[in-house]
Parts: sequence; structure tokens; C-alpha cells
Amino acid sequence: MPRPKEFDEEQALDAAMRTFWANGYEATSTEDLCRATGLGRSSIYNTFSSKHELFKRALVRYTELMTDNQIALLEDETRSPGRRLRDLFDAIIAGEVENRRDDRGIGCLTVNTTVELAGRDPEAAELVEHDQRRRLDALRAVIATGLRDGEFRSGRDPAELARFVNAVIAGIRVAGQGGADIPTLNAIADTARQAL
Amino acid sequence: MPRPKEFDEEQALDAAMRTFWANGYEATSTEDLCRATGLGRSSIYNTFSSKHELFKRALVRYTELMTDNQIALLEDETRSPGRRLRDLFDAIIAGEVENRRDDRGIGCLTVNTTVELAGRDPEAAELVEHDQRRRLDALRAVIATGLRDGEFRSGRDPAELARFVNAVIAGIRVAGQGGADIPTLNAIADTARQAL
DNA sequence: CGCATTTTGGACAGATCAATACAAATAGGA
DNA sequence: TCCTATTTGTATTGATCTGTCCAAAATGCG
Repeated sequence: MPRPKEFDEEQALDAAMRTFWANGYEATSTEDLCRATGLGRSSIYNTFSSKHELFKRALVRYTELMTDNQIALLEDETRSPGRRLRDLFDAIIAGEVENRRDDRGIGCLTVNTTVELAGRDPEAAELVEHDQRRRLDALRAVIATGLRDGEFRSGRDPAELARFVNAVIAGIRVAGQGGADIPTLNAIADTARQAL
Repeated sequence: MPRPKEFDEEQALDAAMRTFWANGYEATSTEDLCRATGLGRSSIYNTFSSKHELFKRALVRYTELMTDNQIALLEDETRSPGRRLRDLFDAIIAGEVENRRDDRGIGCLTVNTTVELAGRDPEAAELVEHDQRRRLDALRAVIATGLRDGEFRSGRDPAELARFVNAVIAGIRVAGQGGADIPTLNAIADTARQAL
């Protein structure tokens, strides 16, 4: 039998994800990834093949961690649609609070990837779009329920409103990266919820 | 007297701006900048000192071109506040239409810079924040007028609403980069305006 | 105890990066 | 026409980049 790995693959992936998340794809060197994961170059290339493959796995892991959690909030039928949306915004802003560096957010890896890579990296674009579809579907469902129940009063199409909410979330992420404080981010979220 | 430059500095700056805008700071090499501007390395370094200095000048030029124009729309007192906001969104979305590559927007250089650089480049962050302050001031002023006139009915603070509108604009930019089509972007903008 | 198989560390390869050195070219003024 | 000052093109520097090579180390099995 072969020599066993001396590290936990998932743990290394988390460290890499966090590095890409904080610094972006281009600004993260393979040496940065070695330092962050604690692995040697051979272990990284043996396990993840290339920087680009590692990035894709990190991106998938990010969406699994974040979006699964957020969709669970949106599908929690013990709460009203309006309450679920509030919980979603609260969770997003709580995440922004946790991930601040020098009084700035580090944003959201899918938003960062959309901005940095989607235009010239079709594989990254496809991963982000798949995540986007899942998020929009869940948002549309909860918004449609809220409209049917009369909790939301907008006359707009639920799919359009889902796009709107999703855009506001991206805007909150960018505002956090620009240095906006938490009360400001909460006010943006509250204003958006009022639009429904 | 010295030998005169063979090129127009402003024209070269525009080409560099466009390259940074489309591809980001890290992914733009100095050779890319030579190709885009048509200049040799010596001319670029002689005129702009370094890649980073050139980027800062390109960013300033971008904000001057874009934000000056947008603030003029917001301060056009021949139109109602609601109409001015609609004109602003229309102009932003028209810009998105003009700048598409492979069915995707290239976004907004200030949003892209916030996402890619603000966390680790204080000079870029300061330039973006100065632009942000100007945009927010103009937004707040027009929203305050609309509230006073009764055209807007939100009970919220104008500064908060300005932050909200600004976040939606960033969200529209990101959505455009993610491949959203124009009717979708318009629907997001309309929903945001309804919130006022 | 070898044997087969994989991991690991460190050196290295080849490309590319930002930036510089330098001489030839180009202009006006003396 | 020579002098000075600047621009321009090319070659090059030294650093850094991603990715590979290879031998030593580590495991279970026969």
C-alpha cells in the first residue's frame, strides 16, 4: 500500500478557498497557496493538479458552504417569507462582520469571481452561473409564496424580484468591500425588503 | 528644445483605462498596455512612471468621465427627482449595453477596483472612496429633494436611500458581468426606484 | 524483510513579469 | 551647424510565476 497523505484534503481546500476569497485569483500565487495550506508544492500539484483546478474546487466548495446554508434559510417553512428574507440578509451581513480585514469586508467569492474572471474564464463563469441559478430559484420560490400569502405587496414578477434581491446582495457585498459599516449594510437590506 | 512626443497622452490614457477596465489590474501586463496604446515600453514608462501610476491615472480619468456625467444628470433641475434617477439608471444600463464582450458586461472600473484592489491597495481605495463620496452626495441631494416635494414617499433617511441606490447600481454592474440581459437590468432598476 | 506505490521536499526549468539601460532619432535654439 | 533636451526602440535585468523532476521517505502486503 502507498504512503498515506500527511494532511487533510478538505482542510487544505478550505485554506486555499480563503486565500482566493481574500486576495483574488490572479493575486494569489502558488507559493501563497503553499503557505496558507501548509503544504509543499508537490503535495498541492499531486492533489489538485494545477492552480486553476484548485481554484475551481475552492469555488465549488465555497458555493456549497454558503449557498446550501442560505437556501436552507429560504426554504425553512416554519417562518414566514418576509422573515426568511430577513434571516437571509442577517446571515449575509453577519458573515460580512466575521470577515473583515482592515475595516473592510473581503466580499463574496462568487461576486469577486464574477467581477475578476467571468469575462475571460468560461469554467469559472459556468460554476458561478450554476450557483446563481440555485440562488435565484430559491429566492423566486420564497418571494412567490410571500406574494400569494399577501405578505409582499409588490405587483412585480417573482423572478424579477428575485433578480432584484440578488443584485442588492451583490451590492451589499461590494459596499462592504468599499468600507461601509454594518448599520449601513443593514439599512440597505431593510430598504430592499421594503420594496417587496 | 526637446524632441516632441509622437502620441496624444490623453488618447493613450483612454486605451490603458479601457484595458484595465476590461481585464482588471493584475491580469493586465505592461505588454498589454503597450499593445493597447500603441506605444513602446519607454514611452509608457517615460510618461506614466509605472504600471501602478498609470492605473491610478486611468482610474481617475474613468471617474471623471463617468461620475461627472452622472452627477450632471442628477443635478439637472429641469427634471423632477424621480425622472433624474430614472435617467441615471438608463444611462448606466445604456453604458452596459455599449460595453459588452461575449454577451457579458465588463462592469464598472470603480466597482471592479473595489472588488479586486481596495482591500490591499490603499491608494486605489482612496481614489474609489473619493468618487463614492461624490456619487453619494449627489444621490442624497436629489433624493432629499424628491422626499421634500412628495415625489418620493419613503420614510427613510436620504443618506440611507442614497446608499441603497448606490448598492443597487453596483449590483446591476455585477449582474451585467454575470450575463444578465438588458430587460433584467431594467427591471432591477425599476424595482429599486419603486422603493423610494 | 523486501516490494510496490504513493507522498513529500527541494531543486530546477522555462516563461513571463515590471522596470531599466542605452544609443539612435528628433526637435528648437545658439 | 553644433548643442541640449527629450523621445523612442531594443535589449536586457533580476525577480517571480506556474509547473515538473527526482530522489528520499513512508506505508501495507506477500
